[in-house]
Amino acid sequence: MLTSTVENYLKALLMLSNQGEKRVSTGDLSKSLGVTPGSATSMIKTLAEAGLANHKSHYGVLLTDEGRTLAVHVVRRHRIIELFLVNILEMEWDEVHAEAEKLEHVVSDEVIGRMDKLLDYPTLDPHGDPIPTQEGKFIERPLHQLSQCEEGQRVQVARISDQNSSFLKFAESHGLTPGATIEVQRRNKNADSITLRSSEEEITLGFTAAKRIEVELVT
Amino acid sequence: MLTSTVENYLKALLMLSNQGEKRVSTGDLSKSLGVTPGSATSMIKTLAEAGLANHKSHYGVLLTDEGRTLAVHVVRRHRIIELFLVNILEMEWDEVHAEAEKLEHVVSDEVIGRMDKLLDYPTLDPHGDPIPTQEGKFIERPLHQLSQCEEGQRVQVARISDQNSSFLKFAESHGLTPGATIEVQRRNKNADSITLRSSEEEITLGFTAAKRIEVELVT
DNA sequence: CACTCCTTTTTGATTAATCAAAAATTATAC
DNA sequence: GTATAATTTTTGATTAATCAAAAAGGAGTG
Repeated sequence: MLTSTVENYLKALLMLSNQGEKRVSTGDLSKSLGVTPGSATSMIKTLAEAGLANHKSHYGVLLTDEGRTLAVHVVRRHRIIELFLVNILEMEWDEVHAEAEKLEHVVSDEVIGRMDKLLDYPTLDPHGDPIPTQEGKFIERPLHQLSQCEEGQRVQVARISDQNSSFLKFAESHGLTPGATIEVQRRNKNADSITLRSSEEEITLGFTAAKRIEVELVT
Repeated sequence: MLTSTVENYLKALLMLSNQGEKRVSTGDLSKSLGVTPGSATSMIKTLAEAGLANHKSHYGVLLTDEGRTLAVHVVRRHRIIELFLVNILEMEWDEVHAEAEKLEHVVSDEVIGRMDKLLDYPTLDPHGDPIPTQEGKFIERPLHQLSQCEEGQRVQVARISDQNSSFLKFAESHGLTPGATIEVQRRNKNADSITLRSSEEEITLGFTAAKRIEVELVT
């Protein structure tokens, strides 16, 4: 069986490589996991020896098919757990990420299967991230970053790509949760800001924040 | 934060000492955890240094109040998780012990609190073991071992004190689950066996098995 | 009291994961 | 195209948990 640490490295590699296509540098990997570069190098070696990643010295790492499959299943467990915590245990959406981060390494397939059933085979987690299928397929939607939207455009919030608890609390407090419909009021490239109107409120975000909110266009 | 290993040693000490009263030998501890005596000795040292247990060389270990409190909370987490897995996720009662054994070390108090609420503040787990209160109190019932019951006695199954999956499966298949009412048909000390009648069935158990079934007397 | 037996402790090694700091390698700049 | 900067790898140490095997300690018997 894989250790939690190995699973975390696999998950980080999957994320950093855009679903396992692009080579990942030791530096990016170590930063994303909060370890020193030396630690990352030695784990990369371990993963390569276990056949979970390919590595050419100084030229980055890439998951093998086997490594990728394992990583996708960790992500699947993580997202099902997040949705379970929100929908069944009624936890706040800003606290479930940290909890799922621990649970994803110990929960059995049996339990994941039962949660999946109880949740009626969901495809999205509470933040709008896709839940990979049991066969390991990601169903990605064609989304746009809110920061790129034009003035006057009506859009529907689809995904918040930032798990930071305080950002999530902020977004929720202004109605920026998946499913919410908003209109782009003003967009000022020089001011680096975008102004939105939701059902009851008007709010202005900087592009950096608006980039983390992904939307679907409403015709 | 405590490691899973430390929590497992604390839990084992609590169990082996009858709620933290009786000194526990290194040998018993190591057997109960499936480690060598040397491993137990070194962990005992660690626990003593952390103020979680008292230890006099060659004379056994005993939890301190702090160690006992921590151990009771691990047991509380374990039993709430077991009941949750059975009642909410509809798992079989013989598979939840192993699952809870892993989850008990990573689930937050927040999640335990929500499970507790969803289960409506239960006092017993699926095997009839008491769930300690949040304040760390065990509410033990005065139970009898089925092996000790007299002929003709009507009793109600209250607790199965064996987590072995195959024993639990066996017990369930003969209706020996908490709440079931049975009558002691015959008791033969020389044959080391006891014969029971449940609503529909008659079954004979050896004393060793019957000892693991705890009952309440029905007047 | 001495001798054996059983239990406990100690010792020395191993594994997984980490870090700090040195060494090696690649990339960039002029 | 060499010097400097940045990144990556290596080296050596540390921590938690374990084991096997040797050493030490206590108990019971005669």
